[in-house]
Formats: sequence, structure tokens, C-alpha cells
Amino acid sequence: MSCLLSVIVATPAHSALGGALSYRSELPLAPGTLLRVPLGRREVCGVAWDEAPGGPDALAPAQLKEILGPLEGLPPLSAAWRELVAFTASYYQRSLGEVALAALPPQLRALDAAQLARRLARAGPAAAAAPVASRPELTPDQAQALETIAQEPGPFLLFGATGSGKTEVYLRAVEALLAQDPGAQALVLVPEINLTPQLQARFEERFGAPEVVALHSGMTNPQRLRSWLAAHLGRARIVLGTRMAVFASLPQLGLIVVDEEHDPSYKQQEGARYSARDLAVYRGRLEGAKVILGSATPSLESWHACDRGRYRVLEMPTRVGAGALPAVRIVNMNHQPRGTLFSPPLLAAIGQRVARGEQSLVFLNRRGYAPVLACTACDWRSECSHCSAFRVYHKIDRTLRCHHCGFTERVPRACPSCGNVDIAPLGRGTERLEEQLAELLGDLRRPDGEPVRIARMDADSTRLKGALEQQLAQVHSGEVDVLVGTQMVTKGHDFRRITLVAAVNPDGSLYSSDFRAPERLFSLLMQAAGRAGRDAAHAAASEMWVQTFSPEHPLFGALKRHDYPAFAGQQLREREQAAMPPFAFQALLRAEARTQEVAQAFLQAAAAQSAALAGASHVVVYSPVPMTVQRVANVERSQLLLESSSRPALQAFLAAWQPVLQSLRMKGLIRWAVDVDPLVI
DNA sequence: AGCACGCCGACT
DNA sequence: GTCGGCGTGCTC
Repeated sequence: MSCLLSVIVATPAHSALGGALSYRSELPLAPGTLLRVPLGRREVCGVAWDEAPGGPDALAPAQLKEILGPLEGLPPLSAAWRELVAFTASYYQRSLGEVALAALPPQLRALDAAQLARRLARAGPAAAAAPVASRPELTPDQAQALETIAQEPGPFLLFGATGSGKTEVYLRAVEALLAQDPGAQALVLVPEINLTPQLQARFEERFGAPEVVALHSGMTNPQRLRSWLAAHLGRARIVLGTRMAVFASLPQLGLIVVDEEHDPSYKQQEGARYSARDLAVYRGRLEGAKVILGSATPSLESWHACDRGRYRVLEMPTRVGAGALPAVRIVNMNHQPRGTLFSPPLLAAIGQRVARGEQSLVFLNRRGYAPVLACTACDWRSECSHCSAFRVYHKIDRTLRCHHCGFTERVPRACPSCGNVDIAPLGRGTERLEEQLAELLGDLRRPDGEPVRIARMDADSTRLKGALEQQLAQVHSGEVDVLVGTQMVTKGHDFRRITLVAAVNPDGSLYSSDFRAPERLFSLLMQAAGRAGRDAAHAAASEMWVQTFSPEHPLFGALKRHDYPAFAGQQLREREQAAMPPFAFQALLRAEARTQEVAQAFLQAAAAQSAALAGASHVVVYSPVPMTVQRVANVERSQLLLESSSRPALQAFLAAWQPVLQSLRMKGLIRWAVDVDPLVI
């Protein structure tokens, strides 16, 4: 007598296969069991699901196929894990199977029974806990934060200045968890792959290497499977990873840390567009695990949640070791001659640092030599033929590269349009900044009499494997005097000798149409400022320089005082008046098509059929607008904004809208997707 | 998403 | 005469 089984498999949100499929099985299998099933002419991996088979659109039992069998030796995924997946699928408008299967290591699908058995055996028994290494004395701030974490349920927002020792709080919180229950597990999320090795080293040093595993997309498939199994079997105590790790199977989860919780990288930008930070909070509640969100510049969403008493804020305003935050100098570029790159006082300040053997960091959020190349005789610009964007001039290899689609060509000798040989770079990126800085500082000498050394660090210079580590080592060893870099250099790195940080041209984002631009810029500048004066011996003389044409902007006033609460308060008041997030809830319907007309027509049709849907009276449906970069790789993109003051109303609306969207078939439409709580509009 | 089937242009 | 383009449709 065979029984019926509900199984979810990896199907995209808008195929006809939305929910679970029914199969026959000789043996009853517990929900959460991983198994292999036939699907069409393929064999795919699936997960036994909770719902009873035989829904309204069920097939007759005789039409059902038999499962191929469970993945032997793997305990089922827990009810809490399944609930997290189910919530994610429903909240972000994707299919169960897509979310569940994307959350599992890819290699799990590829292994046969024998290979899996070998992997399971190799995962080995848990090693004995290593003795805890010596630990630094806690600051009063840290001790206070940890006491509150021990006593209250959370979630907590650890609002700690750069260098205030947030990592030590994470380490001690994990320590306390393991002291209370040696079998417990902790999940630690970081925004970027780059940041995992250094944090992993600190956790391994404290808890012993076998206790800690990493989980991020930079790992090979075998490595990922190994980490995943260690977590799933309860052998690893600490899982450290990027946003994808929020779905790690952790049967004994007791604590979740989200470091740099404000970082936009926590929002997945394709497939199910989830926010790992928001899901971490949800998961904590689901599993009774404490959640710590840490940041020096929290997201306004989290700050607002503290205002409303939903999160508990833990303040750590002082830097460890009496280091002071750098003095902020705002340079009014309106008083400089037109086209000035470095104002004389900034140049002098960098010169002084070089002479003293200290390091400076010059920050510009644009890689390449120049963002546009232009003909001086006609109106030719280095446009990309596949995208509505300019190709960036990279002088190093004399190429024009599109940063959206990757299209690369040699720089033409002469203007392709009129033949004029005089084509000139417009604007500047890190390559040009490095070159110009070398000219401006060329005569300077280090204390050892050697000429000044300037280095550049961005996605281009660190593309090769090991290059990032090598360049970081050069900075740490003092080989470099002035480091030019993009956003990449402002995150997390503990540069001990840097005493000056300069943002030469941060204005661009200030007047962008994105209402989150000031929040991001403030965070970026605070983060950058945090790179300076981390060594107490030089902290007093450390400076953060900002060159701007809008010195009166309130953002800079708050930055000068290192006053995040003032900035956040001002921004939240603006957002409240304008009824914007976090005072309103948004979703986007994005469409990609062969032509802009088709993309727009799809969105128009979707909007036209929305008025009668559940929740529609509480949802504002705006008009479709082309995306900022309208065409990428010859695909036209457009989007439709939805807004509501009620999250449940928006959710109900989106759920009711889904079948309508699926029924809209349009020639030339490539794909569409819903983005709930979008970060970029 | 895969993977089929199906119906129209340039090649051995 | 076939190889192959991607449009349409199905998968318990």
C-alpha cells in the first residue's frame, strides 16, 4: 500500500507549477525529507512538504509518479526551516520550490547515494571544543550591551561607533550562548564575501577552527556542501556567511548576528528578492533565537523600529583604547577655482601625512579612468551600443568598457563619427585620480627619503585571485603612502596607520532622485571616516576631509559631529512628511522586454487589472516608468511602483495580483518580477 | 527553469 | 536535402 506525498521542486514563481506536487511513495516520509523525484523527463531534487496531498487541483492517484527515493542519511529539514522558506516564498511572491531549492547547496542535487554517504562519513564527529583563547578586557559599553542582551529578549540594535568593538560583543554573545548550551549554534551574517575571512579568523581564534564554518557564494560547490552538512548535522557551532546563509539549516540555532545591518548587500537582487536582515529578524522570532543587528549607521528602518520599541537599542559611542573619531573637515568647493581636483589645504594635509610616514586614503566611488570619452569636434560620446549608458574609459588597457553589460572595445584612434583624432576623457574615476595624485605629490619624499608611493584598490585592481589580500598586505605593511580606492576600501578593513581619509567628490549621489541617497552617503562617509585613526597613538591627529559644492547640506553638519541620531531624526521626519518608507510600504513590478513599448504595455495591463483586487483600495498604483538605465544588454526595462501605508494590505494585493500577472502573456515580453521592499527605485 | 515539439532560413 | 533559430507548452 503506497501513500501520497507532497513534494516541492525548483519551479519558477510564474510557471503553472506554483505549489507542491503530489507523488506516490512506498514509505511514508516525514516533511522536510530531501528526496529525488521524476519531473517530466528529468530527475530533480525535492523536499517533502507539510501540506496534505490532494488539493483542489489534484491529479487522480493513478496519474501520480512514484518518488525515486529519499537522500539517505540526511535528517529532515526542521519545521522552523520550512516555515522560514514558506514565509519567504509568500512574502516575496515566489514559489516554495524556488526558495527552498535555492537555499540548499547546489551539489546536494548532483550527488548520488554513494557520494553522499562518503560526504556524510567525512563530515566526521564534532571535535572537542578548543580552549578559549585570551580575550580582551570589555569596555563599560560592551559589558553593558552584553548584560542587556543576556537579560532581554531582543531583537537588539547594537549601535556602535566604528572601532567601538562590536565584534567583541558578537564573540562574547556567542560565548555566552555556548556556555549555556554547548550544543547550541550561532549564525553570523556579514554583507560581503571580502569580509568573511577576517571575521572567520577571529571566531576561529576564539572558538577553535572546527567549530566555525563559512557559507557564501565565493566558495566552491564541494566547500559549500561541506559547510552546509556540518551546520545541518549540528557539528558546526558557528556559521558565518553572506545573505544566503540566513537559510542555513541550523537545528540548534540560538543566536543570529547581522553585522553592518544597514548594508544594501543584504537585499538579494535577483530571483527571490529577499532581505537577509529582515529574514534574520523573522527567523529569530520563529526559532526563539536572539538577534543582534550591528551598525555604526543603522538603516532608517531599524532605527525607526527602535523608536517604536520593536527593537532594543544598545549604544556604544566610544572607541576602544581611547581612540577618538577623526575631525571632519568640510571643504567648500564653490570657493575653489573651477575644475579643482584637490583643494590646496587637502593636498597640504596629505603631504604632511606622507612626510610623517602616515597613510592617507582617498575615496572616489567610480572606477576606471573617466566615465565618458567625448569627441571635441562633434557630439560623439562613448555610448554603449547595447545599453543606455556610457562606456567607461579604462586607460590601463586602453579600452572602453560598459559596466552594465561588459561590452569592451579598444579605444578608437579617432572619433568613429567624424574622424577627429582629438577625443577627450570627461570626468574622472580612480585610475585618473591615481594618475593626477601622482603628479600633484610627485616631489614629496617619505621619511626614509624614498619617493611617495601611491596605490589604487578597486574592483579592477583586485580582480585576480589573491590580489585583494596582496594589496591589503601592502597597505598594512606601510609600503603604500596614499591609497586611492572605491567603496571597497571603506568597508571593515582595520588599517592601523591611516590618519587621513578624503572623499573628493561625493556630491553625485546627493541630488539623485533616489530618496535613500542621503542615507547611503551618510553611511558611506561615516564608514570611510571610521578607517582613520584606528591606532590610538595617532588618533588625535586623524582627519576626514570631504570636498563638496553643498557644504550647507544638513548631512555634512551631522557628519562633522559624528551625530548619526541627529541625521537619522532629520531624515525620518522628512520621510514621515513625504509618507515614504519606513512610514509606507513599497513594491515594484519590473518588466523586461524587447522594446520599451512592450515592457510598458505589460505594466499598463497589470495596473489596469488591479483595481478590483483585495487590498486595492489601500494600495496606490503609480504609472510605469522606464528604469534609470533603461536598456541593458539590448533588453528594455521598465517598472511600476506600488505603495501602501499597510503592509498586510500590500501583501494581500500582491498575492491576488500574482495569477493576473501570470495570465498576461505578451509577445516580446522577456520576464517580469515583483520586488517587495525594494531598495533602489 | 529545463526540455520537448514545431515550423522556417543558410550550409555540408 | 539537413542543422538550427527560438516561439509555445508541459512538467505531479
